[in-house]
Amino acid sequence: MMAYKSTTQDETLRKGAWLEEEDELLVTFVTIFGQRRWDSIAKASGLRRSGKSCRLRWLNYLRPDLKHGRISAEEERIILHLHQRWGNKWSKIARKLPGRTDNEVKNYWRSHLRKTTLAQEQENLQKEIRIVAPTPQDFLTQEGDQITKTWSFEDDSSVMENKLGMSEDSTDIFTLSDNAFASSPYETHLTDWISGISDNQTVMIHGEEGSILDPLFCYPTWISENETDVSAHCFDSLWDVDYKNLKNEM
DNA sequence: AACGTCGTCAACCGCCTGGCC
DNA sequence: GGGCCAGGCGGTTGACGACGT
Repeated sequence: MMAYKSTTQDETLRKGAWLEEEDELLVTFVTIFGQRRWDSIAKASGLRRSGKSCRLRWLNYLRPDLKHGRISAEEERIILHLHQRWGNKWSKIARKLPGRTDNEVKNYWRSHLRKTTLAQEQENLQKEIRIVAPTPQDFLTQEGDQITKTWSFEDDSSVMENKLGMSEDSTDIFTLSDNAFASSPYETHLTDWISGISDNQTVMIHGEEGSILDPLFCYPTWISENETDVSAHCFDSLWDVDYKNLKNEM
């Protein structure tokens, strides 16, 4: 039995593991009152439990639509995928897994998947792919109707070297508005381009070599899980920008 | 057998949010 | 607008069993 410390004001409240009789009583009163007003249920039932405790017991253990048993491989795959996408939004993830609770998902991830995820992140870091987006200068100098879509792959050492020169503060990453191109088509398209990248990828803006602090001439870079993601994202908006209009504005 | 360590998971804690008055 | 309350949420704790030494 767990022995949590009790405070003077709730000394009369029971804590720790639930007894079978308590479960039965709670089920009876939730059936009568419905799944709300947990403080009322706690009082009316005579359970020496807080409303919060009753709610938690019901949601995590007693409600009839719960799936008991091990997380399946498919569920694990979903948890991994959604955690990569949403982070520690356990209740949001749990809503995608019928019969599973946020507590269950959280515990499972911490017990089974955290190590896997950390190892994967390490691996991904080594597989970082650098994508070079067009700069405003490109729009001024290119000829023809469309700018060629190109990207370059750099070896890990040069990427890491570049990363060392950038700010660790992620709030700086998308600050493009304090310069002459504020609200320019370039900035708009760059913003669109960035927002088009899926949630599970991390985007960083690298300053051009030798002018790291100048956000005008920058390289959006994302960390991708694998190279196949490159073909799936991002190449529709920025490269198709109408650079002639931009040229006129500038 | 005894002990230590580790993993699992139920339950609690504290903070936040939204609704109501 | 502000206070209060219920409920939601993510982080943390601690009991307990499994396993290793």
